[in-house]
Amino acid sequence: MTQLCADSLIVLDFETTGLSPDMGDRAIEIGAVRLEKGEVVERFQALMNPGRRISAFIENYTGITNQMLSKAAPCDEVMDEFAHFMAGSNLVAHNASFDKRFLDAELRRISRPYTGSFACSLLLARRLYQHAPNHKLGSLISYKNIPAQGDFHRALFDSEMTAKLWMTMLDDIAVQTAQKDVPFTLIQKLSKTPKNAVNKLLSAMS
DNA sequence: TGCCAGGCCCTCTTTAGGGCCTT
Repeated sequence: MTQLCADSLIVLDFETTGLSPDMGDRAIEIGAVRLEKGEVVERFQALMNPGRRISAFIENYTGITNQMLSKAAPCDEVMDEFAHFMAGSNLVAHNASFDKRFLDAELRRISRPYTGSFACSLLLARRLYQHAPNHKLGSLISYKNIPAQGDFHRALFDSEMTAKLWMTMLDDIAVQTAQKDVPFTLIQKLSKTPKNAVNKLLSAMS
């Protein structure tokens, strides 16, 4: 098992043709940032051509058009490049189970395994911010008053916003536990802790 | 032709059902 490291990780986001790679859906854009000690030190963004037209719903939802994708490199080429970018890193995404399914599916197509572990900002936010109106990415950004200028539902912007939310949550945990550095193992444990036991766990850490 | 997801989590639960979140 890879040891998650709070000092360096990749925050990523996919835009896709739909919800399920098992039903034939493909990635159409990937955005990612590399975080080191709380700072974005590297970015990755690429459209990718899934080899077929996308629906009007996805065009409207993402702002990514069939014309844009017609000029993009094929998925295999982009994902090979991204595999190099993320090699050996641990990963964070908002609703990670969704992005993990697409990452697994796209990397499987090009026979590129990865070794990092996934963490989920949605699961953590549900525990830390139980009074938020909801736990959609955009709502949490507003709830925490995080500055945001750009287009949600584009991969790089969403990954940047997820990274800011992630660091905000780490700061909040650090304050509650009086720890300067929050171990990733604690974040994993928090993400699996029943909501009504979260405060007790944080108090025990302080 | 029409339909198709999946993991997490709560509750009117666990031999289940439904809402939330992602595109």
